[in-house]
Amino acid sequence: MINRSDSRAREQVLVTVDLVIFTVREDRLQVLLIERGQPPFEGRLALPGGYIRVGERLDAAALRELQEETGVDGSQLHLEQLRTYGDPERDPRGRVITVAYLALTPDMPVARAGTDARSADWRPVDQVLQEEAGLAFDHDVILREALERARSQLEYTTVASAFCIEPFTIADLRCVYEVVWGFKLDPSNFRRKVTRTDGFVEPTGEHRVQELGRPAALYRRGTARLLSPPLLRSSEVAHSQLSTAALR
Amino acid sequence: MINRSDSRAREQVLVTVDLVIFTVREDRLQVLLIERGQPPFEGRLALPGGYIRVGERLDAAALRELQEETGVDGSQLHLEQLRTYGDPERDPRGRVITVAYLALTPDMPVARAGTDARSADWRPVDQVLQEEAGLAFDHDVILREALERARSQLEYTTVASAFCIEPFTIADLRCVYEVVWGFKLDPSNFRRKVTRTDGFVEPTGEHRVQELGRPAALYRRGTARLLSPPLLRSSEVAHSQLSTAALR
DNA sequence: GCAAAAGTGTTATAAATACACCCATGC
DNA sequence: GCATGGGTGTATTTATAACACTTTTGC
Repeated sequence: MINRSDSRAREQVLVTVDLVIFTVREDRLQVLLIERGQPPFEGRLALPGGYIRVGERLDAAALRELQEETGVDGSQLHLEQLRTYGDPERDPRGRVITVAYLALTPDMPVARAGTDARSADWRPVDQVLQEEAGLAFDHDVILREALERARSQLEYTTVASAFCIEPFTIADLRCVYEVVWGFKLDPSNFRRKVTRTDGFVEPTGEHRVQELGRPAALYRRGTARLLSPPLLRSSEVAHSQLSTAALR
Repeated sequence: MINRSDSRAREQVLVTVDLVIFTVREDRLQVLLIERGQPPFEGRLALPGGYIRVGERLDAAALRELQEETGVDGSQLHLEQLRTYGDPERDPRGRVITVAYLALTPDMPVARAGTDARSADWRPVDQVLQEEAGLAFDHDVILREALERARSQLEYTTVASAFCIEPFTIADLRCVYEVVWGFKLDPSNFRRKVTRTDGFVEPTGEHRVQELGRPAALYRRGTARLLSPPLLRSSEVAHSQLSTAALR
């Protein structure tokens, strides 16, 4: 029924899932990468991911690969599909398409080097995208699209709080926006926006003593998922696009 | 190497593409559907789509299937990936995942019934989603998600003009918003928003005589792709969600 | 003239922006 | 006291919402 020499034949395909896991760490946006332990691209950096198994759901495969390759428990993570990459030439081993997922997580330690990976670790996104060597496969493209998606999501949703360890301060949350968008926000206007949007953050009543300055009020994530009206990059976009361009 | 009885084995998968093609026709949002000519789901309505072929790109497969099954030339269409659906149980024939695409097009005639399809035709989206029988496979879910994506895209982008045949009037464009969102907009405020957003529409200088009333100025699509600030459903969302709920 | 739809103007409200200023802490 | 960041207040500008009003057509 299936004849490889017939270009009109259906193609049997192997399917992988790849994960773009972002965090804010040391005031920079970082992404979880592994160093590949096998060819192709042996020794190169890549997104964690791997083949789906018989009867396995796509999102289940993503969680499993994340656990296996990086030791990160993704059960609390909100995984969202980014896009599917299916260029016939994207994998030298043959026809492999990949379903890319995106998730945002608070800064957490990563240890374990798993089966297919020599090591898993956080790397600054801007640095990774500037490096000449680049990532394995088409992972540079995936990472770029994930970055743009994350930036856009901060505008219309409350997911920025997913980067924060509870309880957190308004300044912690603002830092997330500043790091992901690449420019500074006005602290007083930002606080107003966040505190006056129902369900974005909930005050705990506690305060945290800082190294310097007045202690800051602490908050937990609220229940709202959408920001309306949104928190737009608008006027600053000209500026932010400069820094995006610099990454290309 | 691959052992079907081993649940840890990589799964060889067949990949399809499915297309959600929307148009506004007779003042309703309609979707291009085919009637399936073969099992499974023979005789049932389904999204146009089919298997990708050896060495074929995903978007190329989408364009080809559209042409084959509906006779529609998609080369001028902006196809955008919606999401990939990969539930192990979604296709009774075995493991088949599908990459869904979304496109908006002006009202155009559809004729031809192609290879795998008995007939292709436009159907009102609200009617399709209300029908008990439902679409083949998980196409109801795909259609619902496509509808929400399209509604959302009208807020942040200028794609609504993709529904209009050039040249068009501001009222034509407003009708698109009203039909897709399911509620009326204020004509004067809408016109201001559209004409004052750089690159949304360009005046041709011509006018069109209507059946009734004053002739309307004609416009072409502009070059802008993003709307900033967006044209939000905001306050009306409560109302629009009612009509969405009614579709479920 | 009337009806109908295009198109303009005006006012009220809400939100984003810019920035001055006060507060609470460590030293 | 000072420096530092947290937090409040306010004037300006910009965008939306609601709606009155004028214009241009067919009949």
